[in-house]
Amino acid sequence: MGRPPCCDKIGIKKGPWTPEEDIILVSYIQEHGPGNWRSVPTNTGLLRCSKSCRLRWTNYLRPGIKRGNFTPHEEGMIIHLQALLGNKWASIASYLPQRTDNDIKNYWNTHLKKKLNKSESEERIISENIPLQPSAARNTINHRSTYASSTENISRLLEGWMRASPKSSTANFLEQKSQNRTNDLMDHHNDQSPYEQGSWDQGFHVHPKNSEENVKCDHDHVQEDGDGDGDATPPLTFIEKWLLEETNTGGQMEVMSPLMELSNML
DNA sequence: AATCATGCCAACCGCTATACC
DNA sequence: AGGTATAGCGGTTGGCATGAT
Repeated sequence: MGRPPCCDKIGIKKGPWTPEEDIILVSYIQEHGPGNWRSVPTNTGLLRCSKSCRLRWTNYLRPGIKRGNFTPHEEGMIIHLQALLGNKWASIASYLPQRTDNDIKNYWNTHLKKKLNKSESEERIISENIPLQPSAARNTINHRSTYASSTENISRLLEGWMRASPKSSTANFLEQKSQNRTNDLMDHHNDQSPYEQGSWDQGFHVHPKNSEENVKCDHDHVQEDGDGDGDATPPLTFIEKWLLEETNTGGQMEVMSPLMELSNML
């Protein structure tokens, strides 16, 4: 029968959000909390559909989001997790709580995929007699592009704006609300992932909740990339090998012990 | 200086899963 | 139990910025 559109197309504004719209949305969410998106356009007067409001919040306005400037550490995690999970951006994002799935997806599509392609072609060359130069391979990973970081987390900007505003009571209210929401969100996220707040660095253990389905799903996925017919060849890509090599050099020790653990599970 | 090509990212679209009545 | 609405996810696109010619 087909799902009807999330909202009437007539009178619905599309395209980039304005700061004014952001402020309205943030203020509303700080007061009422995220959720019940259907009521957001009605209650705020925003000429946006509920879906657009939700996306704007989750991908841009939500507190605690880090934008741009992916670290080599994060790149390594994304690369490896993508190899393991496939294009499960939401799942990957759950391991990088400060990043949104959209951000990770964009970064993958615009940067990492190219690097991987380049690396794989290098691997092909390498496999044809050229000895591996780890430093050269590493450069393809660590020389991150100048991913524009100009778009700071607008909620922080808004907080700053509110703080600077003469309406101090409102600013304080919103600020406090924001903090509460941040804490709520973090608490909520802790329910979903143990890798919150730097816990990745403290060790990697497959999340009990996700491990089974993820590993199962991942296994299926990896098999697509690998031979998938029970051959003993491990489905390690060049990047994974590189990451594993890093373990021996101590460069990515904290990351790689869990990564090896995951790899072994496959 | 103007034009074209490319890269990047925010936002949208369409689908599936889940919740609710 | 079945239908409908909503939330969530991944793929795709539009438009701006920047670089190359």
